Amino acid sequence: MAEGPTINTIARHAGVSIASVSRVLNGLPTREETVRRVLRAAEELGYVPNSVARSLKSRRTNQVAFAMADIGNPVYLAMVREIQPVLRAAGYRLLLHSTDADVADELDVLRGLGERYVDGLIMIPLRVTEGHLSALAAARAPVVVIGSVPEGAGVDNVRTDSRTGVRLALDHLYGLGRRRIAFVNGPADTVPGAARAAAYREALDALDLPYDEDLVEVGDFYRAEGARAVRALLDRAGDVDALMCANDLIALGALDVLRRAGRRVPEDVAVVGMDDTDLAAVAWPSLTSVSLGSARRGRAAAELLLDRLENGEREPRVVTVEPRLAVRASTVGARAAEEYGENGAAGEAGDGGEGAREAGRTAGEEGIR
Amino acid sequence: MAEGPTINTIARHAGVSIASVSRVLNGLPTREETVRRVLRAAEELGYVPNSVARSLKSRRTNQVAFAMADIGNPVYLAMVREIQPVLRAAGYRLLLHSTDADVADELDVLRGLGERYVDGLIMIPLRVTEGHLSALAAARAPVVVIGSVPEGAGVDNVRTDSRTGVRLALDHLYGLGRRRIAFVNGPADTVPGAARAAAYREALDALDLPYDEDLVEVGDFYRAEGARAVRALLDRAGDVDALMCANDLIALGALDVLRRAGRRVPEDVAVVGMDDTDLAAVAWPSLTSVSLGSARRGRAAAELLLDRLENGEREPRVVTVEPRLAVRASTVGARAAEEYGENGAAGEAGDGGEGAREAGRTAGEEGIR
DNA sequence: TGCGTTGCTGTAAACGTTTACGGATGGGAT
DNA sequence: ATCCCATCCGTAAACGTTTACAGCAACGCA
Repeated sequence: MAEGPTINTIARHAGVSIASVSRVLNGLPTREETVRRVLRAAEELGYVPNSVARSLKSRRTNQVAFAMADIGNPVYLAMVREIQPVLRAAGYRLLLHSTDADVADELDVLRGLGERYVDGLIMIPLRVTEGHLSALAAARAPVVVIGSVPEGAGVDNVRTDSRTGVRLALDHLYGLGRRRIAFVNGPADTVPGAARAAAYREALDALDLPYDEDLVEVGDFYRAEGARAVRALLDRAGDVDALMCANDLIALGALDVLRRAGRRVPEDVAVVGMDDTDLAAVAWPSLTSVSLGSARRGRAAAELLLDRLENGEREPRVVTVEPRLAVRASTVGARAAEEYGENGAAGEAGDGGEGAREAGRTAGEEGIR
Repeated sequence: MAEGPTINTIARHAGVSIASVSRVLNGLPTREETVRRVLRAAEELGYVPNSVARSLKSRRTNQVAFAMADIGNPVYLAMVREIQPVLRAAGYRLLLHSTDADVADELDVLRGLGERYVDGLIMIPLRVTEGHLSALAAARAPVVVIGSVPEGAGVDNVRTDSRTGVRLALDHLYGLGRRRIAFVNGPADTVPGAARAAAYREALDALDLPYDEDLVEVGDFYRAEGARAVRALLDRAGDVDALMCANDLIALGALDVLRRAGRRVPEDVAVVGMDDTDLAAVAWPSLTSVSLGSARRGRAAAELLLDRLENGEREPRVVTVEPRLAVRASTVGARAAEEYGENGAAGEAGDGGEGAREAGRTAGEEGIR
């Protein structure tokens, strides 16, 4: 792995100074003859500029980091999928941090900004602690947070409105005649957990349905936990006729348990998930799910960050992405689901719904490998 | 965003030279008193070392890139999931390149190594052209290729054995009494496409089954394409009793089409996918799939790269990952699938199977938000 | 007293760029 | 012939580190 040529090598080779080489390579006005000699030397030597040196001088790395809990989660994945091309088009490389939802890790990432290995950061914390707020305030590079953050935090913020999201789902279930609507949540001390719990109560209120503790079970955002929670629910309240699940994984667990228990979905129990991930369309019956616009949130975050990178002193901005309900078989049955078309399980190239189309891509391009 | 303190600021603040500061911060032997003053100043000023400057001097970036066609593909995702923690544990950051399976893009990434923004690269090309081989030979940093590459390429290589993989699937189907086993492939000019096509012929041979052109359909590796291909197949050869699909997405498309056509899976038609992605366990009926060990391949690649980074002049090494068959309901029916347990649709935290467990993680940790 | 050690520190060069500044050259105007 | 200006280019400094080297002080020993 021979040491590559530098601007110096080229200068010697072309018989000019390094300043001239740099000028030519950066397209600054230079005498024709010099340009030719430099380009020829560069070509011959296979010169490639060293981005580290360039970064040191220019104070820009052309890299942006995305930090989330776990890249394995389809929600974050949908975001990465949108973020990547946006950044790439603007000339940025994307760096990935999986924090395992570990608060200390998240803070490390924020502090790490001081190392200047990226120009900016998109982060999606599961919990927002005091530590987060002060680290955000002290951050040495622009940060965009996905997930609600207090007004005063001074960072660009992309939110979703889980209140409305849960509301959409419950209205839908109510409209289908369901009255015993249970709720399976993830940990209450996470941002989404807390928001969704509150949203559930409010939505019940709005529908004049009573809040029944027996109908609420708290577990974790995983499939196995979802299954466990649903088993507990069925034991306790056998008469539930609908399940509102705080994310799609929980809902998938629910489908398994219901199947085993011999309850038909949706005839006996309707199931709604949340996040509208790829999995929702693949499940059987296909899963009605509240889309919180992961793709749109990802794109918005990337765009906010790019804007901020070009215009450092703007006021922090808050973008809110409206939820939508993707109606599928788990609430209206397979037959009817077909008619909703758009969201149906069949025919679409495995994408999660809105994001891809909004981005102006075709289903074909969106398809996976 | 005030300019952060540098080693110079600290030196002035502590009344010592920058060399001393550097020594203290790097733990080189220094007088007690100096150490204290430097650390104190660093603390007070909130000093964070600039990684760009450090990289320039040390010629190491502590970054590694992973280049694949599309991060949205669950196969690559499974790899990222394994690669990330391995690299992270060794102190490397992970950079992601989505190349959209574009040959020019892939070559750009290889040439980009000359910019030295990463110490190494893990790449998984969909096609391997002459251009790839020469770019690999000229690469300015260590590269590990996932996917077969000719012996002479001079790079570390992680392979799978799709021959055996397809063989496992066909043996399984044959064992279940299936004799009209169709094959739905992706583009023949891709590395996996070509390999799987050849493997199908061989496996038929080994089973003494005739090769029937009518039973082969070529489309693309997407779900919609899979659906289209299967419709064509059914029109042409209504008597198929098994479908070997070249990846899980195709298989999902197949499940949809079969359901619509009123063919029961697996009673009328058994379906096998390939790659054993997360989706296989979620589908209904859950999908029997050939695991090509994406997770294991990812980990192996990361380990090869790390090894090479520490030991640059080693001979290139080839690691081959053995395929396995994950038997689920789409071939043996839901009842029997339960008994295979391990691979069943229920209970596991949405992971793709082997990878997570091999890595010594628990299902809980693995789970998706 | 002088010299060699030892232990610590500071100076300066280096990594590979970009860029401010000034010097050289040549042409046109006076 | 002189002066001015424009054009092009080279020198050198700077970005923030690491590190080779040399200097210095204190000390032990002859």
